[in-house]
Amino acid sequence: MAEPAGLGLPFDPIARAGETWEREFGPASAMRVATSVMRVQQLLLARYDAVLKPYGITFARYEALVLLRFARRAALPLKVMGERLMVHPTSVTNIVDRLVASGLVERRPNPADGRGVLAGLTDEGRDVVERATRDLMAIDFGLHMLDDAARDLVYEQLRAVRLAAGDVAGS
Amino acid sequence: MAEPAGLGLPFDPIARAGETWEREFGPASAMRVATSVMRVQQLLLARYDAVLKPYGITFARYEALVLLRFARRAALPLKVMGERLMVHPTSVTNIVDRLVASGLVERRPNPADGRGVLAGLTDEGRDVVERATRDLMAIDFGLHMLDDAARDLVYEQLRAVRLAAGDVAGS
DNA sequence: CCCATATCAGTTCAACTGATATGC
DNA sequence: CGCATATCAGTTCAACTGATATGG
Repeated sequence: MAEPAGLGLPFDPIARAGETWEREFGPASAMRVATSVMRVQQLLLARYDAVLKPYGITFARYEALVLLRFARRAALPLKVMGERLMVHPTSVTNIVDRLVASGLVERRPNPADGRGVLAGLTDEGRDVVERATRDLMAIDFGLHMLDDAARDLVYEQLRAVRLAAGDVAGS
Repeated sequence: MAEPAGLGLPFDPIARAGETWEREFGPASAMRVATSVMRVQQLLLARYDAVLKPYGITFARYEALVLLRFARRAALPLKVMGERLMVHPTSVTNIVDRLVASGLVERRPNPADGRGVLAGLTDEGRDVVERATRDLMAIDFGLHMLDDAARDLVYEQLRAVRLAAGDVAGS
C-alpha cells in the first residue's frame, strides 16, 4: 500500500465535518484537531511504511531500531524498550522476535539481571537504521510543507498534549 | 485498556531522542513532529476508545456513525463512506458489518444504483452518536490543555500536511 | 463487454488478556 | 514468599490482497 487513497475528493472532509459539527453539536475546535491527528498519522505512517518496505521493517520496528541505535551499548532490556516506546510487554516481545528473525537484532542475557533480556543491534541492524534514516530524512519525514518554525510550533503544542496525557511523569 | 502506560518516565522520551538525533543524524525538527503525531494519536485514541467502550464501539466506528449522522438522509452508499473516512472498501464492509450487528446501522438497497448499498442510522444508532458525542465533548476530546487559538493553529498546520499528502484533490 | 460496487476468504500486523517459567 | 521480567497461547481489530457476484 503506497497512498491510502483519498486523492480526488473535491472538498476537505474535515473542514466540511467541522462546519456541520458547529451547527449540530457546538464548538468544533477540539474535534477538528482530533480528526486531523488521526488522519495525518494515517497518511504519514503509510508514507513511512512505503519508504521502509525495502528494508523489510515497519515504522514500529524502525522506532525500536533507532532506540537501540541511541543506547549506550546499542542494547537495552526489553522492559526499558517497552517504556520508551510506550508499547505493551507482549508487543515488545513480538517486535523483537521479528527483528531477530530479520537478523537486525539479537537477544542476549542481561548480565545485571538474570530475569531480563537485552536486545542488541547487529551489524546489519545498524546498517539498516542508518540507511532507513537517510531515506526518511530525504523525504523530510513527509513534512516538507512545514518550515522549521511551524514544525517547532506543532511539536510544542503536541508536547503539551503528551505531558497532560501522561507521557511523562514530572511537569 | 485505559491508559497506554507511559506514566512514570522521568524524562520526555521524544525530547531526549531529539537531542541525540541532532548529534548523530542532523536536524531533528521533522523527526520530532513525526514521532509526536504518532504518540499523540496513540494517547488520544486510547482515551476515545475508553470513553466509547460503554457504547460497544471503537473510535473508527464512531467516526462512521458521525458521518451518517451528518448525511442528508442519515444514510450513505458504502462507497462514499470509504472515500470520506479514507478507509479501504473491505474495511468499510467490515465496519458496517459490526455496526449492523450492534443494531446501530442497517443496510438498505440503493435506489439510485442497484449495485450499491446504503448504510443508514437506526434510531438506536442516532441515540448512541448523540450520547457518545456528549461524552467526548465533555472531555474536550482530550485536548483541554490547548486553548482555541492553539487548536486552530495545530489544525491549520496539520491541514497543510493533509493537503500536500493528497487528502484533497484541489488546492 | 468493460467497469463499478460490494462482499468473501485469507494474510499481516499490532494491541490486548490471562497464564506461565524463571530469577530477584 | 511476593514481585518483576519475559514469553506463550489465544482474541480482537483494522488494514491489506486477490477473487467473486451482481448490476450500470
